[in-house]
Amino acid sequence: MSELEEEYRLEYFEEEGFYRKQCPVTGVHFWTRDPDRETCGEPPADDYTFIDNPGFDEEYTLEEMREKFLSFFEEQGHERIDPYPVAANRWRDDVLLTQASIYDFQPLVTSGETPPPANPLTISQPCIRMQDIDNVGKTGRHTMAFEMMAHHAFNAREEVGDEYAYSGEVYWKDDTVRLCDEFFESLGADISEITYIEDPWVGGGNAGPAFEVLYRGAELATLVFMSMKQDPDGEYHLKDGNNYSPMDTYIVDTGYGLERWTWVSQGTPTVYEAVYPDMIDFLKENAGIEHSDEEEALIHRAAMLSGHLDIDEIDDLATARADVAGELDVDKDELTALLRPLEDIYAIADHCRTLAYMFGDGIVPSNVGTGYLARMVLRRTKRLVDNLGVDAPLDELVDMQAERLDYQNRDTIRDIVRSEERKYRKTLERGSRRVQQLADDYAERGDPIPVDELIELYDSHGIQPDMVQEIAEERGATVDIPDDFYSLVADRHEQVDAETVTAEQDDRLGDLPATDKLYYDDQERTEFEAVVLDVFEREEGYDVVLDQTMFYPEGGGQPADHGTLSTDDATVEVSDVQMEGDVVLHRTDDDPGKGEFVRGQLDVERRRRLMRHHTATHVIGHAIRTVLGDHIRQAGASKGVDRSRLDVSHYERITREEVKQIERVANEIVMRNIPVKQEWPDRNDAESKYGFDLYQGGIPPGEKIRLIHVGSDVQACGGTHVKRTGDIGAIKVLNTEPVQDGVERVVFAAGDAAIEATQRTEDALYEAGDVLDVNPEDVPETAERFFTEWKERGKTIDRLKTELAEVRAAAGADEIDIDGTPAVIQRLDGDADELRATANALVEEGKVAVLGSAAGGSAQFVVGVPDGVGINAGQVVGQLAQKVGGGGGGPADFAQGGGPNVDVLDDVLDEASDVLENVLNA
RNA sequence: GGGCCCAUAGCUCAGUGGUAGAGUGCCUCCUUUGCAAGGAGGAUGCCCAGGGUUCGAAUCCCUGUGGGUCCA
Repeated sequence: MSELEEEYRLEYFEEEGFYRKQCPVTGVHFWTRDPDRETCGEPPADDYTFIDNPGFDEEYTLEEMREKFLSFFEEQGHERIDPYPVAANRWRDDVLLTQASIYDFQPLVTSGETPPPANPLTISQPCIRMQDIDNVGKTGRHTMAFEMMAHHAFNAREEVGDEYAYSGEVYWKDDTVRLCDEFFESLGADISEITYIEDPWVGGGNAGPAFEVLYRGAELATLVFMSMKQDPDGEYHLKDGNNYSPMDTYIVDTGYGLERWTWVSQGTPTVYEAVYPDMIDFLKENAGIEHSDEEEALIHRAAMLSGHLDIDEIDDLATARADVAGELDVDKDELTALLRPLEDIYAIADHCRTLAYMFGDGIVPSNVGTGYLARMVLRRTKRLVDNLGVDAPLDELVDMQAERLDYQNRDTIRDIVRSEERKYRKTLERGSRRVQQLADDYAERGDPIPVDELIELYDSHGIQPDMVQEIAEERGATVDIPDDFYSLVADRHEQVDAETVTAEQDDRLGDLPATDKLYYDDQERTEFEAVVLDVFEREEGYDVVLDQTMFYPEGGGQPADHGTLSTDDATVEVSDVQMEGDVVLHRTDDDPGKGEFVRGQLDVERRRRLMRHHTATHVIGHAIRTVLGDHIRQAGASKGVDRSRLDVSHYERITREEVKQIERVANEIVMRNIPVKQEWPDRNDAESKYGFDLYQGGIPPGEKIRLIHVGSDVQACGGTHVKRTGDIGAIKVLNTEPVQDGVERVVFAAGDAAIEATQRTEDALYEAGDVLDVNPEDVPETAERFFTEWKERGKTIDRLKTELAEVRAAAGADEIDIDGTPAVIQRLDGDADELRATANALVEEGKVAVLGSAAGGSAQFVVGVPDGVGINAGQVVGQLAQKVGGGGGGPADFAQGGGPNVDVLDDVLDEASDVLENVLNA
């Protein structure tokens, strides 16, 4: 079967007298100590046999089991490592959430680029797997949030020497399996019941042999031996259809599900009861759920069969549920009615833990990234809580988990939950009003609500189709939700991805040595000497490579330095500086000459401004955190000469009062004139000392990283900084704006730029004061008075126009007689309002009104006709307007129009009586 | 990061290029004093901002601002 078969023949199995067998139900190969065993141990081959029949000596709580595991592996020579955040994007930029313990060490450690924090090590890593969301609560074993207990060993082949950050073999397959057996034994398990299923592992471009470890029907561990990488010419063809070849590094990657182990030790019907006993009791009581002994027994029997349920593997939960009911000999509706509320309770408990992890780790709800995932989980949880009829506020439920997980920012977590709940409630209110109107509409016409409307409601307004159905039914409208609703939504989003820009790489660059970066040695220096190693001619200008440089290349949100390079004969301007690999390219307007000796001179003023802004960015980030809370993270930054901007994660708009507070805190740091220090510590040391908040501005590569200290604020940063905070001069927030949901942009200026910005604002105020002829401080009050007065005058003018119109109408202009109806044809150079008012006044008197105006540079007509007169005002206007080169129209009793030819207005009005005659009774 | 939707009276929203509306709330008066009472009258507005198209824009187009929502 598997080409990896040889990989599974371990000496350890040999020594221990294991048998290799093939399961008649699932077809997989597995190893067991039990000569009589036939099946592999995994559902559907075997049911859960640990329920009400715990598999270990004692029952363990989650905390006890975690400690048991970690201390066991500590005793076996592993170093215990603190868990990483669940927001994996805090140390790597290729994934959003931590889904396994190995994520902590990808990609830099697994590739051998940086050493692991310890080797071998053990850890219990909180993880979130969103893909399990539909299974949660229903299968009895799936949780979205879980802790993966693990031990890892990082090995490198002896023959590759010290090419990698670790070398030699710590241990490999035999010891890994032995450790697993011994851990089982330490808990008092019957190791003859354990089966090791051969299950090659593939993921993320790597692969290797692996065992699934089964005990009494439960998969308790996965032992992965990561040893291959994807390679088209590789000798191993694996289940994902790709070829793989061996790597120089090989890594023991184990995963022991803490929740599963706890569950098996307790033998409760579901994993949830073992993990969340308090919360489940609370929810049951709150929702008023009680079971008779008989019902309780049924729940336990159903639980043993629930290993067969997995939304991913069975298409239809209802059918699977019916099968279970059949086997238990009960009515399936009865069973569903009994289990459904429990499933909701389980899901709520799990989701609340997920939310506690997310918000505890500083994720802020948003329309993008991890924030969006958090929002989805929160809304789903809210719906479950409401459906179940639990009246406890969601922030309290999440807080129960946050407290258990020992998060320090519980107030912020509750704040975020409340704020997000408020937003969701508003969305629902808006949504249901919308649906009600729509439903009334379609109910009246007797049509069903079309699918298009459903998609629109969901996609643009966030209203779930089942909510539409619910409201529609109340209103007597019908809805048909297609089975493939969500794929219809997906179709709507389908589009071609933006083409990826392929960067051109100049081959000659690869041969050049890394440029020596002088800008870190002395950030105050602005002159240096260097040798021109090479010059590349570009479409516009030249790229000059030096052996060393003071010029800072664009990076980390800091723009490039400008300046000059001079030989004895000539000076070239440097207008841009970029980093290609390790080589710094200076974009110049002329060729300084390869091999020349040059003097570099920075544009000092520009560099100083950039340095002030860069240090100010750290200071203001710290100030924002101080004012708004620890959840504040940098979501992007850009430094400039005149202004800089810092994007931070935050769940509400920043108020004016908060901005002032931020300015005060930031400038206090400036005034305290704190020294700004840099250091280059080892990456692991830095991480363990300061945590992942170091990586506010992105994740740098390499074994050593550069840290910038500004007082208590520490960040990994490659930019140039002033020596002391006092050198910043001043920090002024210019503006805050939402850049996306959950991310606020703070625009600010530092040093002279801050002064200039303040002066600009003051100038605007002074000018406004000049215009209003008042002191600057009186501008707001005066502006308000003027605005109010202006509005009142508008109303007065309207009233006067109406009065004027009545007077004009009563003044009795020349009237003609059209078929017994008096008509007034008059030129009156007013605006459209005046013409309308006058026409209305004439119509009130029973007269036909034809008014023309040349005001505003164009000819305009208004025609009014009293009730019961056989003249179509629209036609009259149409004909008149045509004569002035325009058009017009309106209802039969009142129309307006016009055209550009003002010159002929009088002539056209002269012809108006003829037009009226023509149109009469037409 | 991308898509879509929205912005009109204090609030909720109608308004398909031709005189800015409804419900609710508000003010005044009347009738009643049984809980979201009834009747009459009145005031509501830079129709988000700026440009464009047009004789004419709340309405169509572009840009911006603010809000919402879905997806990766």
